[in-house]
Amino acid sequence: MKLEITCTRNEADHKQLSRCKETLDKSSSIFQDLSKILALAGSEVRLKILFLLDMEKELCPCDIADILEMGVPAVSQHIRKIKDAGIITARRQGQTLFYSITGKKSAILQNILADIQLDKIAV
Amino acid sequence: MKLEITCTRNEADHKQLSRCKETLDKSSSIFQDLSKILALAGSEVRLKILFLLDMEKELCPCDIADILEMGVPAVSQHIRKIKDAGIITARRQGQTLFYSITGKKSAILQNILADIQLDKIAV
DNA sequence: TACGTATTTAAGCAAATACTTAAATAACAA
DNA sequence: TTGTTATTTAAGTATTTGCTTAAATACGTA
Repeated sequence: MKLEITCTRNEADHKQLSRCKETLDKSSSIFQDLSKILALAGSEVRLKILFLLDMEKELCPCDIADILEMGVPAVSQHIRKIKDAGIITARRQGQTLFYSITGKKSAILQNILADIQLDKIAV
Repeated sequence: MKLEITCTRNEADHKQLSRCKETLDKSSSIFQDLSKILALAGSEVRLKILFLLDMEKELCPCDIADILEMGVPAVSQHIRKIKDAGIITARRQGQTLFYSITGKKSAILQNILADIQLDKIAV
């Protein structure tokens, strides 16, 4: 862990800077993991997919493509990213795959989805 | 508002699909606004900047560049995006600009920052 | 078997992103 | 004025993203 302080500003509080560096260093995996989830939900299309799955319990890619008025492969590729993050799982029924949010939602995802509900009521 | 249902699946619940479309349509600005904030915080660098400003109350670009071990222009460009979203403001003291999070944090941003604190304690 | 449907995967491309270096702006001091 | 520091902005570039079309895979049925 390197903590060289290079800020050229005279008034810089070098103790403060070292302390910040250390704090980030200790929690580096938190920032990686959290930013990954936020980036995932930071796409309007994926945010809508997550919202839809939360609201409707389960949907197939074809349904989602229909609702969002976009191509099935595009939807499938978004679903893949969400699935790779472990946020959703699939249940097969014949040729159709039904996706749903996995049992234990992360706290941050719960907050995001709750936030949408609150806003919807407010409007 | 166009609500044509095109899903070719036989078992598709067309009423469900129309209802979903309408719900999204009514809240379209919520998804736009929220995904914009999430995308902003979905960058590891910007998430760290937000965390640092929340923790330290105010910091200058030079400090942040130092803590994150990256170039000042790169930091400045991230700060600009956060500032353009109205999340932070600047206070000038001589040649130095001190940035801080604006008074009223959005609910979602509060949740994100609180989430980091919780994880830090858990670790 | 062959065919149709649901979905994924692959390949290609345009747009967005995040950095770098260099130049411009702003404030201050000699 | 000139010079120094803090910051932003501009320009260039490499990487990533998100779509499209076409091909591949999986399942069911005739």
